[in-house]
Amino acid sequence: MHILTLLALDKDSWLTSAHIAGSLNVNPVIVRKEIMNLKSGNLIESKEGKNGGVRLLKDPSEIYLSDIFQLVKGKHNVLSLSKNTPNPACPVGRQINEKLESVFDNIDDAIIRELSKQTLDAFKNQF
Amino acid sequence: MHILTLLALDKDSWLTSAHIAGSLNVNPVIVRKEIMNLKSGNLIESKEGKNGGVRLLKDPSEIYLSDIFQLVKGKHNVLSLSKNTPNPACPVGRQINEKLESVFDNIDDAIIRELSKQTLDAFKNQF
DNA sequence: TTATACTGTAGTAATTATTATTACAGTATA
DNA sequence: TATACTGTAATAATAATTACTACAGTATAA
Repeated sequence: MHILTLLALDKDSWLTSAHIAGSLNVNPVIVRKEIMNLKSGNLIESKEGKNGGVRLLKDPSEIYLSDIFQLVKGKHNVLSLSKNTPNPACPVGRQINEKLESVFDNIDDAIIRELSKQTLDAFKNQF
Repeated sequence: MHILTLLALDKDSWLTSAHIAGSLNVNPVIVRKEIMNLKSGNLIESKEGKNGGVRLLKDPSEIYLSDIFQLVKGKHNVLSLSKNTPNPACPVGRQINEKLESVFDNIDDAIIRELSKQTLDAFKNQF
């Protein structure tokens, strides 16, 4: 969100990972990694070489926060357990993960519904 | 959820932390710590000493998944950044946290609305 | 009244996940 | 051809989570 906000506020410039990293106060390599992710979702484009950098591929008014959420959350649900290996000899332990996944799917859907109400343009206009 | 499901399925027994830990496949101390949390929300009660353990304080049909969510998530929003210290010299960096918190508040509210549709009783009946 | 089987809790170790750092090949620009 | 970028890998440092050990306190039952 922070990266995309900077890009939305400076829509026609190629921002460098160093510049963005300065605002986030993190290492530029971390920014470049997230940039690869945002590129994979066709939200931004990047240019190598001197005077290169990153910029938005779409108008901020066409980017919904739900789009960003779905891209950034990856394949795992927001509430999914990073590691959960319950006892398969227990009827509950054997099935708890799939039952919870179902609840977690519902949660992610609810989040997407909520975030589809707001665009990146509306968000960036707060600054 | 796993702990409460076990308690809901065995509503009149005092389950021990060792028994619960066996189903979760985690250390009993971890279970006891979470039990302290569930007690603080008045969802369960515990009994010390021999033949002690834990049991539900309410009927599963009166416990909504949203109640559990609000208790377990603690004071932080689900999507809150554990550590985020952006550059205060940047107009975006200076305000991004508060603006994101507002979005995260909306997300948590959406989750609560979703989870208030289901009770622990309905969840436990899947097993 | 005493052995037993629990909870509650502190302290520390181990593990896992995240972020930072260093390095450098590749590329576009001036 | 020097420069300033991206893209990416490898490794180190840090932070967060979970496990483990230990034991004081407490209720039960023989």
